[in-house]
Amino acid sequence: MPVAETQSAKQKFMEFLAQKGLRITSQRQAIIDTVFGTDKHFTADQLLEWSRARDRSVSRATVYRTLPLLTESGLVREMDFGKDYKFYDPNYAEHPNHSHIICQDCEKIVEFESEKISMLEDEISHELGFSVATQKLQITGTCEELKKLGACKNRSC
Amino acid sequence: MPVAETQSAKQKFMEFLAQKGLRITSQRQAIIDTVFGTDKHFTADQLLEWSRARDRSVSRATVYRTLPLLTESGLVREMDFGKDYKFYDPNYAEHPNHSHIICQDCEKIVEFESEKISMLEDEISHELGFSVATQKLQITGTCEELKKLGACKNRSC
DNA sequence: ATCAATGCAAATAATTTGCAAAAAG
DNA sequence: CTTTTTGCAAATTATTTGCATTGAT
Repeated sequence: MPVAETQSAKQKFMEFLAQKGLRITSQRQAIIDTVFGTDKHFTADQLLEWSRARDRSVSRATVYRTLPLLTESGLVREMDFGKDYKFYDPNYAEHPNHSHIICQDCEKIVEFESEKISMLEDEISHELGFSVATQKLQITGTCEELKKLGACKNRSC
Repeated sequence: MPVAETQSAKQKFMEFLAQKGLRITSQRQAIIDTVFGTDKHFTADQLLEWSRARDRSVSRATVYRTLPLLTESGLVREMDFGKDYKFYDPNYAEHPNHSHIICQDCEKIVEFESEKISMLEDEISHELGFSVATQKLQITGTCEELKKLGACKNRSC
């Protein structure tokens, strides 16, 4: 996670807040630093825990109130991987069109980008009378290791 | 929704139940008839309502207990369209690789299939060391009508 | 008979919200 | 000062579950 890009996403979000007349409190700062200081997917619960490591005064309510702001800004996206809780992906600032491939065995998630798929999406959407705003592609699969060894070792997937 | 195919999905699910040693009760029958008698997406709540129209004795608990069986069979897929409740799509029996495009304005959902995208997904997944099990693609967009008229009339999207 | 399946009502758990106190500008 | 933001605890809501009873085979 290059520092320059990370800071830029953070900057963008702080501008987003400013534009809405919203304040940058110490709690929000801790949450923002956490979100844009990682490239990992996280849950609301994890975000609370990690933010609290920076600022003990962050509450669950504030996390849940900040999450919609993050998604509204477009810099973070809510993801459903079939669990009871939602995941949040902070990598949309740098890679707005990336997709996910999820290992059925170890549940590890790999991100990838495909220019070709994006173009096809544009093309098909246009044929259907739409212009694309966002795309979300999730592939579920098994890794080679799983097929060969009967279980994947959490290495390649 | 061609009757032959619809019945075949229903048959498949009843075989699935039989194979697991599960019984076909009147309540399950009503739910199954409902699910495979439509090509519309539905919520748990809608499924309850529609099933009750066929058999008044269907309870919410039975609907919630049957839904996992339907998804486990692969004939119905759970979908997250960003709402608080889940949607279920009964069209995976006939079109296992279809995708969705969602109008941001009227929220109507159009389904489409793309052989080209499927092939790219296979190709990329293989490069990453995976073989594809399932795929889920959601495109969010605005329809032409929306852009021209400022609002879409719920006709083309 | 036997064991799975049901309805009911209570439980669960993630997320949301009202409110009085605290902090930002 | 004024307005937003906070933490807390209570509320909300989709979904799940325990249990005594019913029904399929």
